[in-house]
Amino acid sequence: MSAGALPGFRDFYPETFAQRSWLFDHWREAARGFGFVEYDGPPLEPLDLYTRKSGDEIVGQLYNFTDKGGREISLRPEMTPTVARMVAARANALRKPVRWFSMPQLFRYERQQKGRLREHFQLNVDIFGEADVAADAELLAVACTVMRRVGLGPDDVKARVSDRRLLAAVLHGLGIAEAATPAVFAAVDKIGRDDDAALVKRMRDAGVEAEVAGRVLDTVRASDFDALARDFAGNADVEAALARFAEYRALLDAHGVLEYLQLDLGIVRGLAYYTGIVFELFDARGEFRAICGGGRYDNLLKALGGVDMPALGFGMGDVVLGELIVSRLAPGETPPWASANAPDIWLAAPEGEPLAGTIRAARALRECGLRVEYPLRPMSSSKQRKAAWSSAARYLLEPEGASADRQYRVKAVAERATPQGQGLAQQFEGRTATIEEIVAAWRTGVGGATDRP
RNA sequence: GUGGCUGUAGCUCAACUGGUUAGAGCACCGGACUGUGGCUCCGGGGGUUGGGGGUUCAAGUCCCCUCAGUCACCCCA
Repeated sequence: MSAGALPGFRDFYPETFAQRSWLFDHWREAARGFGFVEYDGPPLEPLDLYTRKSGDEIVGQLYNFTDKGGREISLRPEMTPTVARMVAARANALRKPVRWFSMPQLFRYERQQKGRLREHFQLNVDIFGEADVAADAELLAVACTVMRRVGLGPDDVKARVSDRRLLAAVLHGLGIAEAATPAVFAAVDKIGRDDDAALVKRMRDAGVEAEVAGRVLDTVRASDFDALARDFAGNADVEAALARFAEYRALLDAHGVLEYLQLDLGIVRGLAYYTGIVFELFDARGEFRAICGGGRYDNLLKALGGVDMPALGFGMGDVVLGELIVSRLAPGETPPWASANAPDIWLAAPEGEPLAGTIRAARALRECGLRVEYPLRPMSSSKQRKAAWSSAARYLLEPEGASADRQYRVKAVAERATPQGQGLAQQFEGRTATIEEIVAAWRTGVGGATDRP
């Protein structure tokens, strides 16, 4: 216990690493499919990169310290300031719109709880330099495509989407003063966490009448697109926001991800810097924290780097998503990454012979891309068979005949014996083969190379 | 930073009201057997009962502190 990792940090044993690696592959391929390109920045940044954006109170959440040169620094808690700096530095030279993604490991200093550690990996996808709503749709489409790729459909995950401009227009339409808007936003953000009395009090303290506060709660809870259009007919700001949202929906339909969408004016996202459409992805049963959150933050680059460029992006953490994926596996179902670490071939070594011949055979197999394991010390054939089974290799090759004319019997290891996976074993069923024959058969695709994750 | 709950082998758990040398299954390692098969049988390594202190003739068990895990609050990138 005492020799474990630091609190909130994880050891990735090979089984766990396989899951992480599987998830990363899907993240990367989903983002690339939309033409996004990968970047990275330093895991350590000057402390003031974060205090400038979020104020000094953020330091309580940061994994910060003083380095040996006396610099105040922090492990990065988020990627946005870093990418904003990088984009701002080359703002004029970059082809627009900038579509970048990254998979940084992020850190924060706080007590861990369900779905939150002190360290996690996060897919960050951002678009810079595009104000059109098509960029908003593209962004959410990437997030939903990741969901689809990892096996989570619209019945498993919902994208709760709002638009801060729509909410602001609605609040204005309800007669709420400009000065009270931030407090009402804060109250709306707390819906579902605080009870109604506390929410109403929060708004009344900002000068909102109790009756209006009640209407705010009703309107947000309903989050009914058609009702908004009806109730606020003639309100130019609301109509403009609704029109934009209608186009957003049409584009998401074209992306094939409309089923994930759920209008929810209660999605505010605490950060002050969001300016437009914002969204969070949740599991449909409401068992977990948000899987993903993001939106449009058109003013942030100007505030941080002085470059005025519209921007939007999201972050998707590996912890909650991983927990959700595991929880959705059927009892006894093997996860998709289960066989990622298994060798293709367990190559049995003949008893009483030097290992060199086996190594040469293994080399021939490896040169065509196979993962090959064999015993590093003399072992009985029954022992080797057991080892092959427990390695979960796809095939077991057992030597027969004299070393001068070495033949192998090809056996499929049962658990992984998919119809494709048995190809080699079927090919050589009832007879033995030389390594050359096996290599040749593999090269023609008989072995089932496609089922490797 | 605050509060609740929980800490026994790698994992899941047992051990009467405080009483002998803290046990079992799985996993791991070794051996036997089977020689188209993951079986079965035998054996083995593994624990400062999270750590420290206290009460007691005697503590895994009771008390205090601490550390860790977990859940919630705060906060959310």
